[in-house]
Amino acid sequence: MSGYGQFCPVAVACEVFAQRWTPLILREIFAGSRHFNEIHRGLPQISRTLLATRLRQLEDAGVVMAGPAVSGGTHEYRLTEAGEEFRPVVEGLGAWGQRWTVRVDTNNLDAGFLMWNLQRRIAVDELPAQHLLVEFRFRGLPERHRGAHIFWLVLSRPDVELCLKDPGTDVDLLVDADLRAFAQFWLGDRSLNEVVSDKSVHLVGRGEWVRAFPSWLLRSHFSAVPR
Amino acid sequence: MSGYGQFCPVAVACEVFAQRWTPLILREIFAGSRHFNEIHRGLPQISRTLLATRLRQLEDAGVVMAGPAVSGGTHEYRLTEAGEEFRPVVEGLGAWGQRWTVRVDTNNLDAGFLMWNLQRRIAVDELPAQHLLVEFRFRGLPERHRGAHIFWLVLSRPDVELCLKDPGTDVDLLVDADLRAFAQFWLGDRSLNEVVSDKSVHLVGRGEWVRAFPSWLLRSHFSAVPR
DNA sequence: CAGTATCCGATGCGATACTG
DNA sequence: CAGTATCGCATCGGATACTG
Repeated sequence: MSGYGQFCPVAVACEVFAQRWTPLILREIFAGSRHFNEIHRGLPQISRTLLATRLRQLEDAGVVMAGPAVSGGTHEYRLTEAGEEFRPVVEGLGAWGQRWTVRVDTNNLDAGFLMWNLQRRIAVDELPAQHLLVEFRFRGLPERHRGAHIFWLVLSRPDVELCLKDPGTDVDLLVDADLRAFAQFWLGDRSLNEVVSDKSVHLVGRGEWVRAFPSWLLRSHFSAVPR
Repeated sequence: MSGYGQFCPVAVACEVFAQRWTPLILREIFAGSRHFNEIHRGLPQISRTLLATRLRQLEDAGVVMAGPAVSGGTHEYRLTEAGEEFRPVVEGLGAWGQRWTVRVDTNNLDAGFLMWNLQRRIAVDELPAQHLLVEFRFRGLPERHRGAHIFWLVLSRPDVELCLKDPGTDVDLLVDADLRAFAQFWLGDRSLNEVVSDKSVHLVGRGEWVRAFPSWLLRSHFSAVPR
């Protein structure tokens, strides 16, 4: 039923790749996720049952390998050589989405998802030498996404940690932002100047931390794709 | 239900592209099909209902445009600029399939499908100056695919026509072939010498027509992708 | 030729509960 | 933490018949 009955190379590739959720699972692995729960964090709306099924299918197709980590005992997923060669396809899909779609609407605004991705896009080399605690407060969340709206980022070179609970220590930089505007900034659709000027985003803290912010926050992988 | 609830560019692109049959419909249009029945010939296993639905969805997403032909009155589908930019993604999928899968098995051996694609891959410039009638006879068809097994290709520069009924005139070249072996040759998995040597394929006709055959038959679009 | 309307059945998928 | 087993339903998609 999931087959196409054609020997065309596009058809056989689609039988592996073009299943529901599969391209996004690969996106997560390309982005650096290795463990089941890590992959699941990037795909909160997939059921664990279906995620397990898809990972098994990818394993059977020779796209990922599952097993104990090379160093250390935990179970992990790795890409095979064949899986690695899906990267240009996923990149191509992302580039297309960046160029041709309106990406932020009220159906997909999710602060937790944004922060999970953001935490993976920190330029560690650009961070200040000392420990930094950044608090993110989001306003304007749609009712349907009843997730958290306050997050803390603990930046301690070279470590980055995302917290959902107040770490308790002093906040060095507060990012107080309208969620939609911040997502548009994240995706490259609006500049930081723009969203700060119209007061959608407030950066509160010592001047040097405010100035450093756009240096270490890399934004979305696709933010540089031209429209 | 078909959405992913994420503003990630990969996710929004997948909502358009990664539906069942959609990449193959785009492949057909990229390959040159313009009319509904033409697209359907390249996808014999999709129902007309579903093909119409998918084309409508692609139209709504701004990927194809439907309307009367620019020159002439018939209805036709054309790619928009956005649709054209899916081409590298489809190419990438085809290249992956060519490199990493076994493509010919008994579940997808379909002589009619092969001939429909073959007829689009003729190097018209390489054809002999005069009219040529080529007959293809396939052996070893799996029982489940009860399609035709004899086809005629009418080559009359610059026109190429595929016939399912005997045109009646004299055959200049007979291609008598095991279907599986010929499909493997078509896909670039085996050379013509190889399949002729082991008698899977017989070319019968005047020497000059036999020698010209591999010049004007271009094989699959992906046949040159390295394994 | 180029589709649409309607019906119905298979299966994809989520929810819940459970295990090593 | 990293999944699996089971159940039930929603929806996706095929078959058939019909239209401009």
